Amino acid sequence: MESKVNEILEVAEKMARDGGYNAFSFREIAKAVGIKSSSVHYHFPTKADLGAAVARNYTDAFMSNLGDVATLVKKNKDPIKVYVQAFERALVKDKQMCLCGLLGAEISSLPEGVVTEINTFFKRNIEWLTDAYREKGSDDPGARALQTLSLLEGALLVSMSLSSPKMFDKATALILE
Amino acid sequence: MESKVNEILEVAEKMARDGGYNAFSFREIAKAVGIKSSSVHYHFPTKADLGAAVARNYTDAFMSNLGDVATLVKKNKDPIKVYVQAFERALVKDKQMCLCGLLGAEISSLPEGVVTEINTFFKRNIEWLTDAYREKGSDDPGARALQTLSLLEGALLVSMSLSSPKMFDKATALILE
DNA sequence: GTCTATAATTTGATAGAC
DNA sequence: GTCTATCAAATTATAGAC
Repeated sequence: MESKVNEILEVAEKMARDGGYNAFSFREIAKAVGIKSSSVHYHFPTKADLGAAVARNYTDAFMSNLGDVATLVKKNKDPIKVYVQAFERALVKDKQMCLCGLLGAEISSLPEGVVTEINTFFKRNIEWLTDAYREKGSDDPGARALQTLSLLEGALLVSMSLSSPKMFDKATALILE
Repeated sequence: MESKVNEILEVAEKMARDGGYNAFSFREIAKAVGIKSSSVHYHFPTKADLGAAVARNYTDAFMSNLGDVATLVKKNKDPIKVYVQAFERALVKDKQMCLCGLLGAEISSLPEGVVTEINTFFKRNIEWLTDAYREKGSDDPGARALQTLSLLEGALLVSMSLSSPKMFDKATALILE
């Protein structure tokens, strides 16, 4: 069995990936993990604290799942292919948005601590992709990284909205050319 | 002076484009337009009604601002350039998300009537872009339309998140090649 | 169309016992 | 760490007067 903190983070992430920052509450989380809301407050004093922790947790898991660019290259795996598959998993397996994509869309209304974590997610992803494109010998790795990240976040958003996984493949096909 | 209904829709749209479906409330809207919340309910009985109306209003204004593909071509204007500029305006002038991009990210938690309107927004935009690319003689106009729409929604999301309008231009540069 | 008044529910948060 | 109890505020929504 996991620690209660991890259970809270997991449940909160699932709720947030459906409807954003206002889609998870102390009471709903507490009910889901079998404790009281005051106990959730014990672990995360304010909602901003909880929101920031959820985003940080998501980012760490996401990057750790990707693995290291250099390691992937050594194993003869295409990092870009691996990256696209990470987004495809959100759509097909989880059937949920990218947490930081959704919270990023709501950024103007979020507390400072959460904003910082969303920024970190995007910065780390742009770095990772820039490395990957540099490794491939691209002309402008930084620009390519931004294009790929944007296209994937957007394709996930559009295909989730229209409940059409096929659209995701169509929209992202040119990344894998 | 505008009608009260239009004032309500305008104010609600602005709020929703900052933080999504939960970022506007009957009371806040009422305060902003100088009436009471029960009067807002008179015009829009439920929040789902209001949300759907805001989305429909946004879509109509967005498409009407784009204009007709055939007309643009006749005026020697590149429809794709016009389309990119529509998204750039959201970022630079409004400094806000695309309403339907934001609500699309929250789609799993929204009431049915709102979902329908978000779907309409995306379908109409894909149609418009498909027309534009067909006019240009593209190989696969439908796929190109999806790519452009996704890239723009994603680029807007990412550059809003990182408060970096420059990233938007970098990410969307390849659309205009 | 707009108002007052109010109901029912949910929310984030705290005090204090165990 | 978790509980009970509670608070103040905000939310959607309705009834009925003007």
